[in-house]
Amino acid sequence: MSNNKIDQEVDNQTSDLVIEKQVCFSLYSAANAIIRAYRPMLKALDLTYPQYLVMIVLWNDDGINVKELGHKLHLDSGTLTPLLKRLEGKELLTRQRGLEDERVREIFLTEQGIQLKNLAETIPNQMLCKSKLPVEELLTLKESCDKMCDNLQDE
Amino acid sequence: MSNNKIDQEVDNQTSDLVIEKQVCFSLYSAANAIIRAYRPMLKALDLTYPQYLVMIVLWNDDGINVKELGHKLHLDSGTLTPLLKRLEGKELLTRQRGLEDERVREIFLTEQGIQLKNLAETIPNQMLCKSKLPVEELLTLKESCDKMCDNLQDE
DNA sequence: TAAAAATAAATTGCGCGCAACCTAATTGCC
DNA sequence: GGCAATTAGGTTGCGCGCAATTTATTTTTA
Repeated sequence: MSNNKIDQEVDNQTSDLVIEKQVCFSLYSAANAIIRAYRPMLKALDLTYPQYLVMIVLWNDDGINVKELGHKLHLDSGTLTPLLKRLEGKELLTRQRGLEDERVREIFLTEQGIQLKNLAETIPNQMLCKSKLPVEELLTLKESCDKMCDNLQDE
Repeated sequence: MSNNKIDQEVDNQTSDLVIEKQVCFSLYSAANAIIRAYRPMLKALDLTYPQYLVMIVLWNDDGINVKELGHKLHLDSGTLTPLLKRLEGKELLTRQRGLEDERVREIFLTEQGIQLKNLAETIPNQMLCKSKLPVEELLTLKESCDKMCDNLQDE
């Protein structure tokens, strides 16, 4: 009789390389699940989740430029430029060169872009229901995610 | 004098469509930050983060098939098939047809794939340090993410 | 047992994320 | 003023994630 089984068990207790133990994997899977859950709701607005995030920023900060937008969403121009072009193609926004600094692109909502907010108002609450988690737990979760994000940033 | 400022502030208190309030955005950003943080560590193993996840599963469950792997990682064949082909190209694994059921693909580590685990052993602890969060908080975070994932799943 | 249904994996196509690189405009410094 | 350094944004290329569809195999059922 070999003692492989026992050796393996001992090994698994020692090693952290087990998928079920990985906090990062849980976070990664939850993020994927969230984007998946948003999809049917956002289909009505013809938006992807990252596009929806951009629209949220613009609804509160119309005229923001690409750098500031990237800072708020933790995304770079390699992601944002094509995404913004797609939203421009849907006529939700326009991308205008800064008057005082020609390097800057300022993003302005069109009337259609402004109006889309009406269709989006119910989404946060729908998502809250889908998560089936108490608000208090969600706030704690958010705090930890924000800290994680900040801590991984400055290296 | 217009009362635009006041109107806006009242509006923002009412509406949840503000990026800073969005739990989902925090989770999404944290997940992106995590993958970004893994990248320099995984470069030494010539793996992406999703490839690393597949390897972790295989190190503990060699011979697993695509369906079971997809179930563990919450990913489908559209993601896994090309990813597994890339790992096969790196000669870390082989993809063999099941003997009793020809539809099934069973994934087996090569000697090289098995040996790669040695280089990976230090990664979980490195990541723990980078996060700068107490283990207790990380465990709570993981619990919430797992619940979120489960709750969004069954709809 | 032959046709229908179910199942496992593969394929196609699109939109991210991001590294690496490039371009154009602005700022700093002598 | 002129040239180097910096800055903002754009481009290219690759690897996911996933919806939608297809192919091949197995199971069910009439």
